[in-house]
Amino acid sequence: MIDLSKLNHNQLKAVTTEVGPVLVIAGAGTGKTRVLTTRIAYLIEHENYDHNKILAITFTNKAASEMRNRIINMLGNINVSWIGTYHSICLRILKQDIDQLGRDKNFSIIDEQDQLDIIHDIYKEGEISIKDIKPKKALEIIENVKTENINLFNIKSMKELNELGIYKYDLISSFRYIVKQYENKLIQNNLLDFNDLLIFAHKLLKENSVIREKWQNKFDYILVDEFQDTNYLQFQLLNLLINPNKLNIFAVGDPDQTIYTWRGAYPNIFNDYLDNFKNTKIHVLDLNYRSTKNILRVANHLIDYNNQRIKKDLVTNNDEGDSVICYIGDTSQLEAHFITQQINDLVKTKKYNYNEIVILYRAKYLSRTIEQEFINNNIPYYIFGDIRFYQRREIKDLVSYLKILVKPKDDITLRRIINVPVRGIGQKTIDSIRNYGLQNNLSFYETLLKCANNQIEAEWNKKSVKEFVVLLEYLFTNSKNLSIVDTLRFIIKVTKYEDHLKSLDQFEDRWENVNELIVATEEYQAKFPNNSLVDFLDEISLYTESDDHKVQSRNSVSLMTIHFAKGTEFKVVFIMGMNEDIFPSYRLQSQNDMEEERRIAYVAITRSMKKLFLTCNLGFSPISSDKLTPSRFLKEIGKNNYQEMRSEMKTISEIDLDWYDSVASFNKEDNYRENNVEFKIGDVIVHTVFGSGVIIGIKSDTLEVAFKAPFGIKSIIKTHKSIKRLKN
DNA sequence: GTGTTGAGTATTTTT
DNA sequence: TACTCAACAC
Repeated sequence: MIDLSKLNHNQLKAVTTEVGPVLVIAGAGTGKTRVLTTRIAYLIEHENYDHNKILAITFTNKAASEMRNRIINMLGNINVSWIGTYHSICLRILKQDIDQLGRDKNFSIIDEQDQLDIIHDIYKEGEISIKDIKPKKALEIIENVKTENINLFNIKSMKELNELGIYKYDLISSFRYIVKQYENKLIQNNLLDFNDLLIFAHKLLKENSVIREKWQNKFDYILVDEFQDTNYLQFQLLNLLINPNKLNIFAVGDPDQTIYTWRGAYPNIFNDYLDNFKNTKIHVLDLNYRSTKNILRVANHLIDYNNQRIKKDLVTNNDEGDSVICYIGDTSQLEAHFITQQINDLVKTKKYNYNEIVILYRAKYLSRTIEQEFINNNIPYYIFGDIRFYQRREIKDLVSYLKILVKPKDDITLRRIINVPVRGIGQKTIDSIRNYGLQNNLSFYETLLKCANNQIEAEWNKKSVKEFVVLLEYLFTNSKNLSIVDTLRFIIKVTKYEDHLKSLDQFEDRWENVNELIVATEEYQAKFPNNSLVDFLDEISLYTESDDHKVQSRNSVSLMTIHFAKGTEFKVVFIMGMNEDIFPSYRLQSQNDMEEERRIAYVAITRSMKKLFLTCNLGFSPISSDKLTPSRFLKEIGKNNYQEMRSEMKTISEIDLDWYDSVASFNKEDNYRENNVEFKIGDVIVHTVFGSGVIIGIKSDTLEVAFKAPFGIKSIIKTHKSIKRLKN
């Protein structure tokens, strides 16, 4: 039985709304997920909808499983199976129907690492230098071209190139080659990248009316979570999935929390929705249950600076709560030190536990200073999204072996493990095998088989290669009747994988991860006893988040990017690095970008339930050698809305106490001396990458400089443009 | 030819 | 820190 009495007036109206298109504008902490899940339960219990005909789309896998569990809690043993991310929904559709597009159903999905491996191959074959185009850049262009459906051969103007992210005209032919080859390789190996899942599903539903109608009839009701982060392609998909005779769609979102425009989301999608679905019923939720009045005041003040926005303030019946604290440290170390001290206080006075505290930052690299300080002070912490579980080397290795059992012709995967553990097959041999395959139109695996059968006379065809083939054959024949988890254990045993890990660093951590994989596999099999190894591999190929259920019981402070924190809440929130050029980022190109930064800050602030700390420092920028200034967001929030604290230390960086007004007038160059003056030992210099450091040695044309951890002592050419010296 | 090591270089956000 | 690449030992 569902309990509707816990809902407030607006929530109840949204949950019990009529059929047809609905849009719920729900601010942070207003019970968005509760409304969505209760709506699903309501449809099933009160409106007699079939739970197998309800489709709910979430932004993360975590949100999907949370939603599923909540519904099970409300309704008992009813599993709404069509809850998932756009990607997982598309995967399920394609696994059924991709053959309609002339593709094999036995495709597999590649992650970013695989994509980069493929790009490296293309570089080798096309003799493209990594120095001209960095693989990450190539990948960025590939993604842009694919999602925007752009043909690089049609591009003529420099402006169009710039919009894509290409700034040198001479490189266009290289990019054309890379993009074309990339697509070829995916088709040859029957691979789909994350974008392809959406692109192919869209193509399928758009072009094939029989299939489209099949899926439209499959779903009686569609619900969308985090609607503000939907991109154009995803919106088109929704339009194709929705049954045009019913138009039963229920979208929940908050335009102020659009923080994924770089992945194609656009704030104007709310208008598109209203245009597309006439007579949409709009519900607004603005009563916040999460935060104190003080915290909401900060959030409301900040977001009000965005011009392109429908004004809406969050209100709450909660207490005023503690003051929001803004700390300004003279150096990044002092900033980190302040955070540790506060955490120690909060925990020692037993007000809060470590796991109720989160440190949020704009960019991943900012976690390092904090991490160091936490280690020094024995504060338990966990960095989320650090390296995702399934991207870890040991996990990828073992999963690759599993993949090979299912699909030996997957060249990329096979090459990943051919020398793991090390078995004397180096890059030269691998290249030779590959080239032979390319010339003779054989897959990597087929070439290996020829080697083993002595059908290839070549220097590189030697004992170690043959032994690998024997190992593979042994795995194939003896794993046929094993369960998934036993197959995994078998692989670990046969490859002596534990010994291999012992030869690497961090053996304990890695071995623990392997065991975690075994547990995850066992759990999967217990949950879905009829599913095959292929099903398991498909599932985990989309599950990129780190496994967090254990972490919560670990009682440690959480560290994560703000993007990662979306949808979570913590009693105590520290937002660090509130500095110009860090947050907002120095990379911004337009006013729209600035508004997005403000929304990111808004998301960060509204994660907090009880206590909020905003911290910044006046040290040196990790990006340029400039001095940092506090973020404009602090000014926009307004001094009256928080209590300001400063570090006591007097430094050369002492600036006006009224630092707001000094932000613009502060002349950075004043602090530097010309570089052609002679250096002496003890001078402080600033390096664009390593930050500040002290000269500890001077040679004829180089300096020995001691930089802060983790950089340590470096030799720098005296005249190098990346260094500046401080005035004495 | 293979594997290790040290130097050099570079840092937004993620399904 | 994390990643690549060139130089060296085997």
